[in-house]
Amino acid sequence: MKNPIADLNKIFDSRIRLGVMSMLVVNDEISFNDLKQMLELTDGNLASHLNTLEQAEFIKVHKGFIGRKTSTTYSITALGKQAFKAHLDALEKMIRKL
Amino acid sequence: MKNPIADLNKIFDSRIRLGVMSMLVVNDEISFNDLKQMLELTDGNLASHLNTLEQAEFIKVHKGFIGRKTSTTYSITALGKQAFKAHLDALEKMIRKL
DNA sequence: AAAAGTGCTTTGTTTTTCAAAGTTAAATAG
DNA sequence: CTATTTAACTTTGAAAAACAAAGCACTTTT
Repeated sequence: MKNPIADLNKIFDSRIRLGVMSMLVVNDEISFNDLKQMLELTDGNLASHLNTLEQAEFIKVHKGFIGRKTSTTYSITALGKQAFKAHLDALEKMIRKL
Repeated sequence: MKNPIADLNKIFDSRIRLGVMSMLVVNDEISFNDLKQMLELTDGNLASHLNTLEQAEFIKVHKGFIGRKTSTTYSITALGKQAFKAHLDALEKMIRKL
């Protein structure tokens, strides 16, 4: 037997970062505000988790406009998709025994 | 759309507690030592996570003997099984979109 | 001009994690 | 029979992470 948790990615230990990634996997782009409302977070809390994901290069920011109003959106990167998938595979392997 | 992380159990945010539960789901009883070696943890760290799971009544302790040597083993409770399953269902629901 | 919204950053508190060392009791080695 | 080792903890303390609240720059709406 081998350590069942060794292949889990530490970045995805956080429910919030898991939630962000799971949303970005199915939506090409999501705004800061939508993430905030969906996950029911304060600005600061969300911003810092997004920062962590950005540092890891798992997500990308796009600063743009909707009309003339600023709008920041986020999208998943190829690396992020890969890391997220690897994490889910590790999770699945861990619990497949069920 | 609703908050995708609302149904995740906070207790299982920890990779270690996840690992313990996943091991106890497939093994009726596991010793402290086996858990420690499998998950590569220090005594104190493992003990405190086991404590958290015990407080939640997700696992049960059995103090017994192997010959005349003490041996502490842990097993999952019905409540623990249920909570773990609910967590996995929530996880699956969250990522099934993939 | 005032109020409100967007997307942050900063600050400080609370919570969580974890390692290290100490502890008790039994087992084994010398 | 004394010394060391092992099992399973508890306690202590430090480091890291999570989080809320407030502040801020800029813009839009009223």
